[in-house]
Amino acid sequence: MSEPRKLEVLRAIVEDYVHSREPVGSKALVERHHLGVSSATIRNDMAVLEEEGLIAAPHTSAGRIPTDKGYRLFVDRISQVKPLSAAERRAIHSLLEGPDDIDDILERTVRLLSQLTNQVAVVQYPHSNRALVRHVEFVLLAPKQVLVVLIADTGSVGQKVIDAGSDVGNEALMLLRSRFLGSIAGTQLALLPQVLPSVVALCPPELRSLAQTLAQGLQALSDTSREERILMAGTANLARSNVDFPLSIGPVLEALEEQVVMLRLLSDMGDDPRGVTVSIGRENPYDGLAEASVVATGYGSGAKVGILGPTRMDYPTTMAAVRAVARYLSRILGG
Amino acid sequence: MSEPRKLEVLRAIVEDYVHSREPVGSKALVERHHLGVSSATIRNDMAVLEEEGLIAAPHTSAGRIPTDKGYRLFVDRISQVKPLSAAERRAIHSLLEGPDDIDDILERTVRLLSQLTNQVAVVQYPHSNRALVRHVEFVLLAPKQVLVVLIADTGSVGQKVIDAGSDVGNEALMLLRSRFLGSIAGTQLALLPQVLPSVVALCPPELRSLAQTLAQGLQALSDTSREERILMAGTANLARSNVDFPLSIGPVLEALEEQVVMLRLLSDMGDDPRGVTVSIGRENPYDGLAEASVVATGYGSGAKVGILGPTRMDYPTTMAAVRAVARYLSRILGG
DNA sequence: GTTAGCACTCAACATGCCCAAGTGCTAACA
DNA sequence: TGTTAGCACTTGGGCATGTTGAGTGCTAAC
Repeated sequence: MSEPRKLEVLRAIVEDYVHSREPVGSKALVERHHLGVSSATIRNDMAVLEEEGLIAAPHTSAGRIPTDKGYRLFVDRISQVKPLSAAERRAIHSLLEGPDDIDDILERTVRLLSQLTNQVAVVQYPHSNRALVRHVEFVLLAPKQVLVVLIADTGSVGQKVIDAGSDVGNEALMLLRSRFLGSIAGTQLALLPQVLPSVVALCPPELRSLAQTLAQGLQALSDTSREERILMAGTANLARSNVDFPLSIGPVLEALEEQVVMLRLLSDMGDDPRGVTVSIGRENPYDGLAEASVVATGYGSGAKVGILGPTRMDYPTTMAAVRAVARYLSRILGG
Repeated sequence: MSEPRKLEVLRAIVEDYVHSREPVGSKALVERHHLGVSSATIRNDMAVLEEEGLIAAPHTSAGRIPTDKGYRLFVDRISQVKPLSAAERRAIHSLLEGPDDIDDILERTVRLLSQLTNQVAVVQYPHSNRALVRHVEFVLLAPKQVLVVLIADTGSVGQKVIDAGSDVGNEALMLLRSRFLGSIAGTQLALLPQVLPSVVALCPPELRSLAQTLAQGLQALSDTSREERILMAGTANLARSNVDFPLSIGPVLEALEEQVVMLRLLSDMGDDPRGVTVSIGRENPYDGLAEASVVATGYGSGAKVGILGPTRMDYPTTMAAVRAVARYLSRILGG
């Protein structure tokens, strides 16, 4: 049998199965796709595909469904990115409008992406490695409680309440603020751990201990902004898309709730610079996602956006949406 | 038939049904609860209960299940709050430890509550009506972009990027900052809309326009902190608790994703000062929650904590957990 | 390499049957 | 008057059985 037709058959199977959610047989295949050969020939091809582990039959006399490996081949070699519709394009464009607040933008991004793809959308907060310290603020909340605020030039604001061991004077706090600010304004967040100790060392001895505590707070904040958070939307899509095909939704929800899991998942996916990366079924490092796929890509300076859905998803369209959204996101944040 | 026994029967039905998830019949009832009468008598009682709309039979020859109205009566008049186990008490206690950061606390609270109840836990950010302005910061991000930060004495930090029409000088910004700070420090957030215009009016004419823009930003922030957000955890419990009883989980997830819906839901629940409030099934204003109940109560200065789960839930235990968590939360935030 | 034909397999559906659980009612009882 | 025993009746669920149709794999011919 010819290699091109084999791939064509696999492609047809994947597309039909994604569409109908039912195992697809040889006869139906020749009817819906003009393959130019008879069902018997297709049957032979399918036998080969099955031997190669690209498709499988749920039971003896049913049609075939793609395996993880089959989807993989489909994604890697067969599928072509489907262009977005005008409406979708417009929807993404409108992301450009509105306030530049980063939380707002990300919020709207996940919503949009989940609507475009009908899947669960996930976005990682942008990396702030290159972010610079713009401002530092210490605010006395209670005699022994200080609110430490760290503002980066990206507009991201970190905050943390710290517990000074003993009473803190407002004047001392102001003094330390200007010291810190003077020393670290303009510094990269990532460099704070190296810079802060010397600032502390230069403080008057009686303030040394407080300065130390504050420095720890600041450092924790710079960690926090790097310890990326994620935002998601569209979990209801999970229930909808699985109404007649019970992917066990529980484990997936669990994974989604564990930010750590999602973060690892996203960052484990190599950042294919050409386009989006796809992780299919059991390729996922997390067991609960054995029947799910993740389609993601990087944006801005390396953070990820993507979606999570059942293995049986419309990859071309989904990949197109993810890629388009990521591009716009990069553009907005880059400007 | 005696009124007390009738209630006793209803109570037994509710408890058995919650436990077994199966319609409960007269015979099983007398076996598992020593009611002192025969099944025939129970049958008579059940007929009465059904007539009153407190229980219903899914089909002719099955046991009875409680109706929304039945649950309501159960909650209002029958159930007694179950004391928490030592382990649970300990778990809540450990909430007291750790950093005082409000985000952290709320985060841990929802997690704990969802674990205690095996339901979806929801917590509303504390009301900041009485919060006072502690600090104001304007940070120049780009020539025309200003980050406005508003810090309240509660430790809550609001931020927003605003777009000044034209280039902004850093000195002007600093000047305005001290003006604003001097005028509104210590003011209630809620009063900002009344105070801000006069501050703007007192600014030098050439800064008037910028001041106006900044004032709008501040005001929006004070609104934002009042426009309450919610935090939730345990959505995976939805899937788990409904594994054999398919409450359609989709609409519930949708409701949970719509913060607006959840906020309305929570605030619509009158704040019963004696304890927790329960909203059962179709009592909920949102259609998607027709098979769900919400158990919530206020904490601190009026914000809500609670859980959402299937109508068929263990109300006594759940109510106890919600109440206990709310109390501890009040204590932490109050201190 | 492709195709037609055919025997075979098996899930899904349908049918009929029985059983257990549960009800409602009636008549007797305390 | 409230409670109870007894009984006829209903009905969903389980089970065994039969039927159907989609789909396969194989073989022989083209």
